[in-house]
Amino acid sequence: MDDLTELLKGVLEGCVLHILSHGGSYGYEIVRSLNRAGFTSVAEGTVYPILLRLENKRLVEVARVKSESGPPRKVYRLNADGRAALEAFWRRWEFVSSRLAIMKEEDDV
Amino acid sequence: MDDLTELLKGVLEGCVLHILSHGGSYGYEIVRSLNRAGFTSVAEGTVYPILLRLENKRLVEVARVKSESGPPRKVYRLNADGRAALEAFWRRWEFVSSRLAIMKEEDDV
DNA sequence: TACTGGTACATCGTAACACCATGTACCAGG
DNA sequence: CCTGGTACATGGTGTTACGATGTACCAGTA
Repeated sequence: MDDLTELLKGVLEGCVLHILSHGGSYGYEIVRSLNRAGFTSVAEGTVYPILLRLENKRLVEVARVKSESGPPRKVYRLNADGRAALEAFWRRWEFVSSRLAIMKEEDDV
Repeated sequence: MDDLTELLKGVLEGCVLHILSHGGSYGYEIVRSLNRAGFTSVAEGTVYPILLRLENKRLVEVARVKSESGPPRKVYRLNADGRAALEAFWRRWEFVSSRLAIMKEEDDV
């Protein structure tokens, strides 16, 4: 697929919030989740800064958890503010998405 | 509406391509078009740089046209590369949009 | 004449974001 | 011992939207 970089601005943070809303997860695993979700070229260097941002904005709780294989994990979990941020994200996304859908239909019809 | 800045990254350029695909238009009018399309807070300081970018990428043809009221307009028109860029944009958008739709459905159901 | 307001374009600086490259470190298996 | 998978962190780069600001054209009007 083409370069999605610009279209993913703001979207990936929402996706991470979404993934975390299903229960705790950690950076390395989130990368895999995003890859499975279709964003195949999203890598660690993209996800870790997002997680740090969420932490600084106090949208997540963090816990260090020992791993069976490898270094300890930083397991993130949404708090109330995080859930609110996720809802706000979906609202914004829905807004933009619907406007573009209208634009696109204009021609397709 | 909330701040859509990040979500509009990459999107506005696509919208401008879309608007231009309906025939020639110029900066000041494009701002109005975007506002009518729901992007109410998009202003000139956002649109003019986009138009300059399209011009530099050779996706548009430019013509100076006298205005009945005010300074002359720079009327932009898509060329073949521009139409290809628009199609590529819709492909990328469709891709991202569909992935997020899948994510969102997961919970709503 | 002067002054206002709508039209129209241009640009500088800022902040935010995705991304790449790179580095560190833990651990198991061969 | 050493490779490869796991796991986190960061500095630098490029791209983008956006606010503020400036310039300029023109019509109406007081």
